[in-house]
Amino acid sequence: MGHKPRKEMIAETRAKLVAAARHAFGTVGYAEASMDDFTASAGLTRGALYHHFGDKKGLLQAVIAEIDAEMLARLKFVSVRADTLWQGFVDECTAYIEMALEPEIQRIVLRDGPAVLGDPSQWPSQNECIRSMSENLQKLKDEGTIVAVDPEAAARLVSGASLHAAQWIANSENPEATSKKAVKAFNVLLEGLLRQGRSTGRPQAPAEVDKSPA
Amino acid sequence: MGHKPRKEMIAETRAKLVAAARHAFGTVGYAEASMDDFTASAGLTRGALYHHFGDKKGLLQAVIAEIDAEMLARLKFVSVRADTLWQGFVDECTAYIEMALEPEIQRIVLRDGPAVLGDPSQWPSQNECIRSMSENLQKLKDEGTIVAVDPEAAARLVSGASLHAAQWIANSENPEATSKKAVKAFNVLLEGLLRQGRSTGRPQAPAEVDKSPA
DNA sequence: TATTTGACATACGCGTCGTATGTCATTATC
DNA sequence: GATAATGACATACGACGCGTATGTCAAATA
Repeated sequence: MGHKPRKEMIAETRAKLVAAARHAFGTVGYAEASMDDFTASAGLTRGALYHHFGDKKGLLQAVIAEIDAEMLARLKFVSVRADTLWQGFVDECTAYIEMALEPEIQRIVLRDGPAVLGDPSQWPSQNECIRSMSENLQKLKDEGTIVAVDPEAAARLVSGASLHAAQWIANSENPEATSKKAVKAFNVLLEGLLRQGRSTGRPQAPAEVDKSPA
Repeated sequence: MGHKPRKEMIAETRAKLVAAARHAFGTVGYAEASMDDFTASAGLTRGALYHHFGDKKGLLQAVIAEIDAEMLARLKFVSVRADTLWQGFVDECTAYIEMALEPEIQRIVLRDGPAVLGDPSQWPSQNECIRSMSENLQKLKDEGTIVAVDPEAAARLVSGASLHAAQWIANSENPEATSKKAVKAFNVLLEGLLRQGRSTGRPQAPAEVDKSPA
């Protein structure tokens, strides 16, 4: 009978651990998640965890890396499919906000992650998202669409505003209305980047965004 | 001999606990701070802590409330002393960034706080800062200086951008240069709020900010 | 087949948290 | 002014969770 090859078994074990931890971290939070509990829920023990990831923080890193990879893929997807560079950038920002609305991302990436692993701007994966956004801004600058400004600085400010907006929306008692207000204000700020003063059609509603990882 | 009155002794005990916890949280972080250790450093035991604050989270709340009160006072100080409303708003944003550069604020308020107590936009004290900023934006709107936009939404976006900019600056290998880039990009975004298109003097460097709590 | 590697499980010690209980000074009651 | 009641703490106890050290057994290697 076909016992799976070695490498696959190992990868499967790692994946099971990451999945179990991701679920635990996303629901009860990092601090409250018992390693004995969620390793058992994966049919394993802490021994496997320490063997593969070193310690609890190592597992959190792996979980965040996985989530970040999904986020990056989703961001690239929306920015590429837009008609213009500027629209792609705006859509990317909106996708950023939408993702930050998801409880799992809020809890693991936005709250527990920074507390346990330190400032997110130092994470390799988070930098991937920022770099993607920076590249788009660089192109927009070359194109002459936006004013002369450091792309990375603008990307970080914009992502910061997006993330806070998302947390505000997610925790408001009326997310619908709050979201409308936030998006409108967001567009106003983004117009500060545009070169030709303000455009006539203010609202400029961004496109819808899908929730699938790939 | 004058044994201090009862109320004062109690207030003193609470203050000592908050001070000791603030120091521990600010240096080693909330999770790593041993209650036995830092209560002992205040000449007390955990018994006093549980009596006054219920649990470790309660003490963190008290610490954050204290820091937040100081932040609010500093923000009001800079916004009031400016010549114009707009300049006061810009100064306030800059003060926000400067405060977020301080390691104690970064660790306790920006990282551990959200992880332990949940989303900061729900904290009463944090809302005080936002509300202060919102009021200024409301006045600017009435004045006709800025475009028609929800003041609270704009305040939250701007504070979010400020906080992320601060973390980026604080963790960069060259804070000086990074700060310059961030402030410049920040002003560009803020000009999106201004009504009369962009002003001639782009840089518009904000005033210095003091570091004293009161 | 003998040996080594490595993927995991088990066992142990230590620190930390929360609670339950105890003690003593202050305040209220008569 | 003696006694009871409150409250501000300290002490003692139990439980849990983490990290490490050690053990086991299958698979790769020779």
